Amino acid sequence: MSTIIETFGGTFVFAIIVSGMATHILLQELQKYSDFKEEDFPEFLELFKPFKVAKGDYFYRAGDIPKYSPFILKGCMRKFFINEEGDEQIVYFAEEGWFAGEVQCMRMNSATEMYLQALEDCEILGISLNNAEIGLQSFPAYRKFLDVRYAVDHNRIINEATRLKTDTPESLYLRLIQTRPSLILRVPQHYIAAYLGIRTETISRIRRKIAGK
Amino acid sequence: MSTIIETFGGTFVFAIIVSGMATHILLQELQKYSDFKEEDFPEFLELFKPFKVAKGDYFYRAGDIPKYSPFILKGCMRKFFINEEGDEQIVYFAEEGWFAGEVQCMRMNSATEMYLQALEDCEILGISLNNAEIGLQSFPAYRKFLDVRYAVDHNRIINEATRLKTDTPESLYLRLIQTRPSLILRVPQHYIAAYLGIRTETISRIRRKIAGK
DNA sequence: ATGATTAGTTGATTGAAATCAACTGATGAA
DNA sequence: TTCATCAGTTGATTTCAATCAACTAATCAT
Repeated sequence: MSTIIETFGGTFVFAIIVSGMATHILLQELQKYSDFKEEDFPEFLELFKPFKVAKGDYFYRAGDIPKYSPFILKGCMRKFFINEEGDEQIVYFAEEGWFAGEVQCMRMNSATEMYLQALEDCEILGISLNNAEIGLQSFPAYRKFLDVRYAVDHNRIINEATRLKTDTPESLYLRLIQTRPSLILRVPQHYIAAYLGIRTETISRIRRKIAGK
Repeated sequence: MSTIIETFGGTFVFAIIVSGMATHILLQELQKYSDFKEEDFPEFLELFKPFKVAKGDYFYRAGDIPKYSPFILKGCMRKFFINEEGDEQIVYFAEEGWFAGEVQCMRMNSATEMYLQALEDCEILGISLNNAEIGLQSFPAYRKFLDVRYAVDHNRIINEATRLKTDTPESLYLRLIQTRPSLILRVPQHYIAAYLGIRTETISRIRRKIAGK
């Protein structure tokens, strides 16, 4: 089923609707790093299975062997694990347009240590390892996309990691406001703090300081 | 040119020697994540160009557009960048069996912000983006290898990053002794400190404390 | 071999964020 | 609506690693 989703400057943009989901976000993401053709998209989309995850629920939990790699169409999720001391370590927040899969575990058929929890009601497209392989065979642009995406992610993670380990709480928080302002609005402060590796009290004080300028 | 490199339990192990280099390390690495066939290796190896980098010298520097992705056969290198404040941020140490390429930059034909410096005299196999593409076409096992490798690396980086941001200096150092004892022996202390995001004085004190047990 | 530079140790002091604690405000369930 | 739980603020105190400083040990260049 095909529907007009948006119009840009008089050009009609078509996209596929899976049970009411805005799948064009996936196409946009593919086209960011490849020349994926819009006409191939409907067929490509059939490789995915739609999911809805209610606020607070999990897409996978530690101990699971994830069967699907999720792409987030709507909502915001947090990926975290529980360390030796028993506290939650937030690895990242995944918003619209993010993949949040445990690819290594899927490949190795091993249990993940991660939890993927919806912080809002979420809409997700999940792809199995098998369908991903089919997609890589059938759509060269998807292969291209993944290759570039891996490299980009690799760089992004290394950059973020270096900052998290060396920057002060204040510059970490200010930076997050700059780079991902939506997170500040939609994610509870104590999760932001856990992600930055600082205390929620510290964020309170930074906020007061900023406001008093 | 083919030569006996080592013998294990009476089985002869053959490998290709490029101007005296122990290329079997690359084959071992490939076979860790794929079923790369030993008989395909000589042909595969032709995609690589051998390099030697003397202690203190660089394989690439910030501003370069790297032409080759290095695989380290011998030696130890540090990858770092210089941040806004002007100090060196060590991203990782690459020993034998590591790749240390700037793949995103090669793909995008953009300048890297990284330095890759030899901490010892190093022997390297470099592969160009072009030859990597050829390799991916010609050797399915190489494709498999890279896919798995990406996933494994992704997990490793995220794990390390989370620890670097939350663990205490002492547990970071003790952990490094456990996970990469060779680094402690071959890498100067102040580089270890920079990598862990702590001070060399702090490591001194941790060492004293450990010794006094 | 020798002096010079760099690496690492040890002690004293400081400081920034964690911790502890008490509170207010928001959210949610019955 | 009301109570209970959870989220966030503010202040007082503590703590651990950074900083500063002075030294010893190791490495390097000539």
